[in-house]
Amino acid sequence: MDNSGPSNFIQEIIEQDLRIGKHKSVVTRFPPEPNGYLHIGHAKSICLNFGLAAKYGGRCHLRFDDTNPRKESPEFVRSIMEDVRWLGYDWGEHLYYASDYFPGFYRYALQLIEQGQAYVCSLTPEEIRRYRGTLTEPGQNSPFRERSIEENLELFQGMKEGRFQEGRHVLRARIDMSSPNINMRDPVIYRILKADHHRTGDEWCIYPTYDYAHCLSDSLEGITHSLCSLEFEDHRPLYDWFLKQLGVECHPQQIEFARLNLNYTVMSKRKLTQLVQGGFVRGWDDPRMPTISGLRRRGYTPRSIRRFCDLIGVAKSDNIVDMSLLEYCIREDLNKLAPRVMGVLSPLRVVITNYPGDRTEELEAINNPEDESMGTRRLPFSRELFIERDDFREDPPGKYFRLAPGREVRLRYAYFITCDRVIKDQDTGEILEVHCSYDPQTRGGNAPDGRRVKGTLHWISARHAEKARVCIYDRLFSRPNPAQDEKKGLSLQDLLNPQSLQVTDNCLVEPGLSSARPGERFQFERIGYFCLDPESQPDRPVFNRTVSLKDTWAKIEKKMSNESGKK
RNA sequence: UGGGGCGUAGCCAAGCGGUAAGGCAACGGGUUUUGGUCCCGUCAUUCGAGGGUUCGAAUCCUUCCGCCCCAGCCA
Repeated sequence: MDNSGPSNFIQEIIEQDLRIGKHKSVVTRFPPEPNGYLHIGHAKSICLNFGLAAKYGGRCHLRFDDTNPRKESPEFVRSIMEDVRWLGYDWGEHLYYASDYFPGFYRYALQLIEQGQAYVCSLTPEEIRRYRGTLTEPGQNSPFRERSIEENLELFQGMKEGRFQEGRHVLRARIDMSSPNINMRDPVIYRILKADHHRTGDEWCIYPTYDYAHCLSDSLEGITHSLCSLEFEDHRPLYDWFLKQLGVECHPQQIEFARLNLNYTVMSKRKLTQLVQGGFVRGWDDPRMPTISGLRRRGYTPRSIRRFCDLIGVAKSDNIVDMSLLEYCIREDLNKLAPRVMGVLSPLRVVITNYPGDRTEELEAINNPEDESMGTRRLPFSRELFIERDDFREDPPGKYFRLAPGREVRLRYAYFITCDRVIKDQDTGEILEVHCSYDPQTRGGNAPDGRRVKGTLHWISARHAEKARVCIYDRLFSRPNPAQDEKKGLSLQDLLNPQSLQVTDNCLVEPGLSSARPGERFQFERIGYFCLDPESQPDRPVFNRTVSLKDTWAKIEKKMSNESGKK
């Protein structure tokens, strides 16, 4: 988080609290439920919570909100810790699990019962729903609401000891069935769940609900500011009610902010789980997923994600951030970091007819023009090369300044070449190869006579090229707001972008690249940023395209075709 | 028709009674051996709408409109 930048409303609250002495330091927490992988929306929360703690010299806890054993697993715990760490945050000693507090929660429940503020309700789930009333009608008191404290204690004890089946009883807070806030209509705080918990095993068969457990976890840990998303705003009165009735010493302040949405993707664990389980993506870490692990595999850096979270700000209005901002952030980072290499995605053979067939020479190339300390490397050059198919046009449109018959261009760090002849398949008309001649005077890419060329192309010596597979990713969904479309009745599946993954074999990369380390990032000059996939084999490297370079030519071309379409 | 929120540019977002920051996107131009980067410039006479208070309103009051969330023994 930027230490000097403009503040958001949460920082204002914190600074005020510090100023008036309400708190001496700041304690926040990131409280995921281990029921799925983290996504970039969580990153916003992580950056906020850890960032605030760092900025104000406090601390931030990592706490697993594991109160529902049916949905949680150690795999998710593992992945969450990995992702938070990868993002660059450290919770130090402060790793907690709500499940560690189960005994305490239980004692607090006893206290509520003794205070006459909780009761065992034996209505069925359907009955509870009916008694709850509706948005416009008040609820009705449960017939079990007036059970004696002794009976409640006895029944609750029985629940804990497993004497009842699931659904037979619940423990409810005794608040107000006619509250206009439905959350206050005697919410369930304990339910019977005969499920193995990932940490407590079969020790418990009653589990606390979120509203009850969360505020107490916060309180027990001495949290000062408990940040959560907007949909919990309605729950704040409940949060405060429990802490007040229980008379705890620490009463954190819950503050709500708007969760992150990104266009052309979805950001709910339910939907992401659906994509994974339905096999629509290859897993939680599929590079098309907005998960932290997906972004990592795609080639995003932790810093670019932190920067993104900084740029989007924190406020209370619903938002859908444009994907282009995320792309801006990764380009910004990779431009400084990524070594430049040559890679040809769709190779077209070029024969330099006046270059001897038995000759090879090495030309010096700069590894990163943004960072001189990254040095240079030598690239082999020979009579037969490959260039990008897109970089040649037999019949070039206006403003196209790449290779075309009779035209001279520069091969980056090599020579000027001129196209003399196009060899085509007699039957199909497909361009098979292009014959060019080079100017030996232009070695390195400059003409001694000062003549200029408009185009500079990337290339690879045919003899020295290494094969690679390249995965090009596009937006996962074809619609900007799939979540809303789904609400209107469309199925997520139908909203997927069928072109979101395009695998191309037979790509060629410069020598040595196929032995890059998994996760290593490069800029393929003039194309984009790529990252070696962890599933690469030594003999068959797989590169994931993280993001393309900005493509002004594509824009011009599109504009030209639009204009000609109008005519 | 209950309760809770939110409306500032295509997308985020500052603004806190003194005359609309910033970023992304878009669009122009310059530099360039990446049509990349970088640099320069353009982009809200108006803040959801109307009324009111005030010398002065995006900021205060008021009415209206729109959008989001809540009726799990999920979180």
